[in-house]
Amino acid sequence: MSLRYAVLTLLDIEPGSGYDLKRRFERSVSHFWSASHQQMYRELHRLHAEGLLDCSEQPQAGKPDKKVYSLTDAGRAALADWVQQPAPAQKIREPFLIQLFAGHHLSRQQAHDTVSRQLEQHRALLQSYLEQSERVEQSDPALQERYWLAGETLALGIEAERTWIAWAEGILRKLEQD
Amino acid sequence: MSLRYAVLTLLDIEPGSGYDLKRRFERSVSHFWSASHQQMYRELHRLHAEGLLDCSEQPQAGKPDKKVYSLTDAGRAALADWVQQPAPAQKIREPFLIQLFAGHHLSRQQAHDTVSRQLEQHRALLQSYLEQSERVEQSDPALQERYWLAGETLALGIEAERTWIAWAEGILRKLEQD
DNA sequence: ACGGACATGTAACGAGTTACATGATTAT
DNA sequence: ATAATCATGTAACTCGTTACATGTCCGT
Repeated sequence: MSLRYAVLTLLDIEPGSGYDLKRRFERSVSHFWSASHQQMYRELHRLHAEGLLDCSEQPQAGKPDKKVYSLTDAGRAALADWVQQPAPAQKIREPFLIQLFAGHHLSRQQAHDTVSRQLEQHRALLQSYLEQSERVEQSDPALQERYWLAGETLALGIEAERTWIAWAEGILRKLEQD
Repeated sequence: MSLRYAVLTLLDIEPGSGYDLKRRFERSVSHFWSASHQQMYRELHRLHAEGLLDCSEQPQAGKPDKKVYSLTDAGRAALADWVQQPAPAQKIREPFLIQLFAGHHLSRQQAHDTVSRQLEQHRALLQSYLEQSERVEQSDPALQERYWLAGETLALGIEAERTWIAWAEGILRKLEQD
């Protein structure tokens, strides 16, 4: 049920197509949500059918037509209502931690490899969040103030990655000792 | 695909029924995985059908029969193989952060309420992880050493909650100022 | 009498993934 | 030529949630 509100939130900030949306998910909310383009299109169709979105087809020179979606009044009302509801609890699903939990099946070297691989991924994530954060800092201060809570969600993503990285480095040190 | 290995991991440590498993998920891996009892039963049936689990029915005095599952050799082999594979990337889905991202629809007071509600939940989680951690520390040192990597996953859960709580407290301070 | 713990399940649905499909433009 | 980017979609499947169903024992 949350994907639809993520879609409404981004389209509320700025209208766009399914394709745009997919990229914006990757660039601006990847620290707390992800979705495939198939999910986007399915959700856009539904939201449109339910009257929460308007759609205008824009022919483009040399490119396929673009279906630009924007919120209807009903869409804005639905979003404004939802943000006030208690949020459904998030479900944690971290396959890597299952592997570590079953780590007695791994040699010291194998455990080291597994953790290192994850560590690299999290360093890359931190890097991309920091770049996003810089882009935000260089944007219009009026927008920054309007969307300061959105900025705080990114700050949490950054802190979470730092915590993760520090933890993984600790594990590697222990695996390298004795 | 990961639930099945979470199930295999716990049954590898100690055999048990679907009902047992559900509670063990809540008590010992809730910091990185959760599943409903329906998922457990469905997965147990499949794993049994595929020959990765043995099942022995144990009649109990005054209680329903219990189907106790344990790993077959094929099950242990499948688990040992999987733990060495690169872990599938985790998907982050945090509905609460969508709400904050759309936080310009909230009054200062509403934002404060929303964050406070989440903060309480995370404090409760931290509390339960700390209790788990104490139980681990009071257990057999030989087991602690055998499963030290499992212990580290709990340490990460604790650090992650602390990061989260510090962040939320910061937001609340900002909402209370000016 | 009622709720909670114990114990296992079915059915229906919604969410998410994977594979496939189409077709134009731009850059190498 | 070949790959990448732009742009939208269908079909089939698995995973996860919600609701429903059954029945015993124990404590209050």
